[in-house]
Amino acid sequence: MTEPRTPDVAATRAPAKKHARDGKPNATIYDIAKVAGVNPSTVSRALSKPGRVSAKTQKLIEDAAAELNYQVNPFARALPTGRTNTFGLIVADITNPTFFDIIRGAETTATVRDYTLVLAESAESAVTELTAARRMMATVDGLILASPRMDDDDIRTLARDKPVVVINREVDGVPCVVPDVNKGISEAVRSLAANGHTKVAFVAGPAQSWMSARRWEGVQAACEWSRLEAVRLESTKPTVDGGRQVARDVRASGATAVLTYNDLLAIGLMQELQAAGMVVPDQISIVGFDDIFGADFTTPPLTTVRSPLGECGSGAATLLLDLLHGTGEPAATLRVETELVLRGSSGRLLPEG
Amino acid sequence: MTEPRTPDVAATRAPAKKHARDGKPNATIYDIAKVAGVNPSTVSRALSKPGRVSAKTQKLIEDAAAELNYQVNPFARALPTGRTNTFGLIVADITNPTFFDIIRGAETTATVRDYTLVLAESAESAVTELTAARRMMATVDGLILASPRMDDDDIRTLARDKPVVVINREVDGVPCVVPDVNKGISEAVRSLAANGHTKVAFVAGPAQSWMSARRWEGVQAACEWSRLEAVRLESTKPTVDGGRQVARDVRASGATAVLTYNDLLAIGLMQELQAAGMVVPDQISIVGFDDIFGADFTTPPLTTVRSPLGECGSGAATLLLDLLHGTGEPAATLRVETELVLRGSSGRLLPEG
DNA sequence: AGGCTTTTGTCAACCGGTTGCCATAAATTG
DNA sequence: CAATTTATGGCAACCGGTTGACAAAAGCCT
Repeated sequence: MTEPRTPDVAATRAPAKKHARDGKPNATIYDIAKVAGVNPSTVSRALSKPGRVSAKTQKLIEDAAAELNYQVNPFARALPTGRTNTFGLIVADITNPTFFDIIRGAETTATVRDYTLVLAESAESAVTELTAARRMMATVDGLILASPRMDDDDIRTLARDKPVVVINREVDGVPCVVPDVNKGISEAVRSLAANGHTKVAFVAGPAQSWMSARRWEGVQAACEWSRLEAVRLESTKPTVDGGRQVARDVRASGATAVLTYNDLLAIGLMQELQAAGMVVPDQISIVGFDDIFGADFTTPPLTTVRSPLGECGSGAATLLLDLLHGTGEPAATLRVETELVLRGSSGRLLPEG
Repeated sequence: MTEPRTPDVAATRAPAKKHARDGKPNATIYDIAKVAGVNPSTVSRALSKPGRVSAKTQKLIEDAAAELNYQVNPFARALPTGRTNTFGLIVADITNPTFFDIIRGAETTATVRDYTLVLAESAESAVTELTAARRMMATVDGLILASPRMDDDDIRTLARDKPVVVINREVDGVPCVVPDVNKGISEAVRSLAANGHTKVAFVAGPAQSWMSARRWEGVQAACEWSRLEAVRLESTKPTVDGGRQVARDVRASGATAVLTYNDLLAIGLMQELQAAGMVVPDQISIVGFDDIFGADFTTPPLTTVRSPLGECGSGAATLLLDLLHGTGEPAATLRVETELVLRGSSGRLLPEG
């Protein structure tokens, strides 16, 4: 080594910035340029515009970069370009297991494509959600909204600024990933019909939930097809507790089989019915939706219409990344299949004993 | 030709940067300066250095900012300062419910303090974890490692660069948040002793798990104090499946009460034992750790030693934020209490029938 | 009033990449 | 071999804030 980087001034300067607490400052393209004997702009091109510089210089620069252990400064890059290699995911409730797999799916896909996932929670509030979304917009390249609570119009407004993908809801003009409930529901209802049930109750979710409406429609249609009677009951909230509270109405309805908006409701409902002495599935069949973590912890384990949540998350991420790099695709809705997961909470109705 | 660059071209400019797709470009401090009739640097100070400018100018600038709907550009700020108002959280497994509440706790605290949470998963691998951590280091102000798998030394190395807080493990010289297992464990063991149990098995977690070691120590100590016999069994992995697999060993051990490294093991174990015809808790008592989501879905619901996971998450975030702003605090370990949550899976041992 | 300290605002140099424009060198063509 | 096109590298402006140095203005004191 002929010269030790920078004379003796080097020892004095460097207040304490990029190299947070100790260590040497991170290498910059200027350092590389010096080592490789070229202009910084050439370094920039070599590192980000493939083919723009000659193979010889390319190699020279890459070697220097490797030697200096160079890493781009994401902020410096983001400033002029606006690109951040980051995208946001907003979920209604981090502790709702429905979102676990969505988060994981999105995170995994992001990491593979060299993106970073930024997470925010809306606490089930439309305004919090919009605030979080707005704040994120400034720092991400795109946004995924999982089961958003805000208005269609707000979503479209956001989508005009940066690519947005919606999960579990369909919004005109915005790319969406939605489970197609029909297959799973018809399997479920056919199974119930085959087991001798004639009256089915559906416990609905939140009034503003797009998904709840779809599921109710699906249940109605499938029941009609199988010539079963379908009744709709309302729940107070889509949680275990809400499930407990709706148990009274379920018994009063006279239905022998229940489908609930989601698994949490089903679990709460089953707990309450069992506590009241009813036997599942001998006296009543219970079917949930989603197949969340823990759905098989119950006794009997919960029959449920599974949505491939992980797939939704990774599908949304893929859609988003394609949108970001892609050729300005048509932004179609991505539909993923649902299927019945038959476990112990549904089955043949036993004659009154 | 004084300046060739951009005369009237200006009208044409604005390719499509900061104002991503449409709309007006975001306001900058230069715009504010123009409106308020001051220098941009004054604007900068007014907006970030309280007290540095006169009340009069302050108001002038704030009004202009409000009028223009100004929002700082995080990248422009990060570039010279290195501060990003962001911190990272790395968890071993996003779908492991243990982390759900940790994530939520951290996210909530972050949002309240006006920070953004960036999430990454290590897929239970020490190298993936270190890679993720390194990558994050460049873009965050600090890092939280939840149940990290990497070496103490790697953690300390990271901690030399930027503030790092560790959850669920103690690392010398690094601030940590750990549940203090003793209270919960002694409650659990006392309860078992009171119910006539004399031999207790502990199903251990991963060999490298710091927490597993602490829990085994706690169980040993508590059993000694209550004059119970304690045996240790190994599990293949800390999941429901691992719990099923260890059931054989549990039966062979002759213990009438089992504590498992975590709730997932307990749930799997209970499922397997029940499938083999054993009655819980009449023939065997089962106690888990953590009180994860779903621990009360089982029949009987799981007795468990609860760790306040949400508190761990928010505590770690608070510690980190204090570290970032604070006066260079001593970085002590934060201990949070555990407690026994008595449910149905543990109780009095029935005499053999 | 003159001298001295304290406020307050301005100037200009950064932070570290990106990119349009231009000049030169190299390659292609007539 | 001159003329023209193309490949390549350099120059310098720019993204939008931050901050040290400094000067003008204002306040304070005797």
